[in-house]
Amino acid sequence: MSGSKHPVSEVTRQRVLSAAARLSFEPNRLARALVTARSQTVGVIVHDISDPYFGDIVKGLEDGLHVDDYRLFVASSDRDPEKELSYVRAFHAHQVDAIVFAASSLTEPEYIRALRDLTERFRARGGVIVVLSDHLLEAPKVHFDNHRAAIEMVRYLASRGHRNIGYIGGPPDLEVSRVREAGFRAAVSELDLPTSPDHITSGHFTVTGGGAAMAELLDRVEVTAVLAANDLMAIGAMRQLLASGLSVPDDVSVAGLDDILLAEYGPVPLTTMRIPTYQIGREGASLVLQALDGEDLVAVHLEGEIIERDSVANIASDA
Amino acid sequence: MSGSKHPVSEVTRQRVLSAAARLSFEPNRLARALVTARSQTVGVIVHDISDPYFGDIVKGLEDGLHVDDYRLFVASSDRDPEKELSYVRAFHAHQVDAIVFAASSLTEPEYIRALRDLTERFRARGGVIVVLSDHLLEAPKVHFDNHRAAIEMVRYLASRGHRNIGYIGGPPDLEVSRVREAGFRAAVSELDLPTSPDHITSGHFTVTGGGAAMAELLDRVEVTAVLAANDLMAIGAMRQLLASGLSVPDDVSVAGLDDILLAEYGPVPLTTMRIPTYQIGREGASLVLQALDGEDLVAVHLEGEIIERDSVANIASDA
DNA sequence: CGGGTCGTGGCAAACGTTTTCAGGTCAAGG
DNA sequence: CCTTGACCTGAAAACGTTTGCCACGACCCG
Repeated sequence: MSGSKHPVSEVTRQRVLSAAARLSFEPNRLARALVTARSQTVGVIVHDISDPYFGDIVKGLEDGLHVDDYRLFVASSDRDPEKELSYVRAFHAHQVDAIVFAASSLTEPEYIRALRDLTERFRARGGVIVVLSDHLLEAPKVHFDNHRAAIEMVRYLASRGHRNIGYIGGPPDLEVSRVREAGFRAAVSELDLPTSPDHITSGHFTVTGGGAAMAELLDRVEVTAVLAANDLMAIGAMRQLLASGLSVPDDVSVAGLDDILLAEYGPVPLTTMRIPTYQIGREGASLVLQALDGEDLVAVHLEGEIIERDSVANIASDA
Repeated sequence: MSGSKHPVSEVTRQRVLSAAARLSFEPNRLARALVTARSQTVGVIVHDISDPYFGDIVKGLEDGLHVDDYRLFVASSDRDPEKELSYVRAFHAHQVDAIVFAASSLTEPEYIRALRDLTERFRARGGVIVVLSDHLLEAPKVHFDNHRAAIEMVRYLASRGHRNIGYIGGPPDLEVSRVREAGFRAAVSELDLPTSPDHITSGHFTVTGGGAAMAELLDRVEVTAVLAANDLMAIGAMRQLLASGLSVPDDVSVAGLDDILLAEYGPVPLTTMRIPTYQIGREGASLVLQALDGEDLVAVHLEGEIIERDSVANIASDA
């Protein structure tokens, strides 16, 4: 007998325990879940589980949930609203105790409405929702401030004497793209740096996307530094610069956001901001556990850390 | 009503379907599983989900299973036998329809015995086991031949005129290290290449591990090419060579195995063998599905592909 | 016109647990 | 000796489905 408050004598307890051990009996969690309305199961939705960014987060989640004997379903939405919704429905049908949205939400209004509807229904059944990034859903949240991260990177570049800074953003239909770009704009205006629509470009969150965006930027405006919305794009930008015969960081400095493995070992070690992905997952797990315990929660905030490598030159006059 | 063969008239069918839609009713999978003895659920055990190698495999699995409406539990064993066993037990308790072992098994005999016991019990209940690598468990298997992969890379290097080839192996307690090194040795002897214990070194499966091993190799023996047991180590070796003032590939060629992202975008684009990780997952998924359909299965074999980039020079005399 | 068949609907049992509830036994206290 | 609890045990209901079975009417055929 496992964990009930049913009174039972020590002798019978031993008797059944030993019998269970002898037959290596494992209680059927499904049957248990049916009556307790707790499946000891949580589902996480990411963009793509093969992306190490999400892999790290999921690992943190898994580690945090494992100690409390929760199992983790994983689902990749591939950024497809329809697929994401279908996973939410499936998780609901499987009676998961919580759904974790690890990725920032898509912005399509039709989808948002449907998602709101689904999650509301899920909550009504006692389900817990937790989000691990900027998300349009109202829920307990692990918050890494992408807005501020972009601001801090710009400040950092400015502190190294850069005033003419270009920005390479991500796909506009992603919340995280918008937030980081907004941060960039805010910092530029805060520091009163020269700017123009030409300073800002965008592309896919990939190396080639970053390369193409950099090529575009080079055509349009003269900059001493470029901030990319993620490291993959930063690497792409770097390669484009190198291919154009420019030196990094002597001609143009490049900075990224994320701190992926490639940042350290790429063509020029990349100065970037480390995002505490594993920690985000861990915090998400404890949020889930607390919410399941009936606690009211708000948001927990996590800080990034600037990793200085070789891709940003110091051109400050006092240097 | 979903999928039963209970006869029902078209009009009632529509009536209940529309009612279900109106209330957005989702049948409780747990209750269904309880009676059908099928949970539409499979569990996968990897070493570490944050490792992109496993991330890719899991993505393949997920994609393959999603179309048949199966959900995927993921578990990272962290190479800890105890943890792996506990996950197997948990999966069993959750009545998963199949357990997939994505990682090669640990070799500790006590653990193997326990695992055999557990899986036997699981099978007796109708559960399906599938393994995605060399594994001591007898089960339908997706097989990527690491032995042959190493051989082919050596043959490739030899075909470019290299005869004096060094090898940087992985940690000796991992099955995959042993298999790849055995492949290297077999190829060297097959091709009658010069060799000695000094030609072979090893280290951790990391960039720094590869760098240290390369430094060691440089001290001991003169080679025109180096094969590393994985790309991370190859990148490390490359960096070490570059740092020693040597050119890659002009002074020393470097080849790897795996084809990670860093291989393409590292200091020198790395010639390596692509392991079809995603495909391994996909094939694993169809093996699971077929086994669940009651089919008898053996093994499916997958081939790697040499990706030629810039890190290997052609020094053949006829070049 | 009656018996058999076919098509459909409804009912009940079952899946493996947890939880509630009603006893039942025994020791202590009146 | 009877009552009162304390302590335990066993039975029964419930969770939300699927599935097997039976019943009922309509229709066809002899």
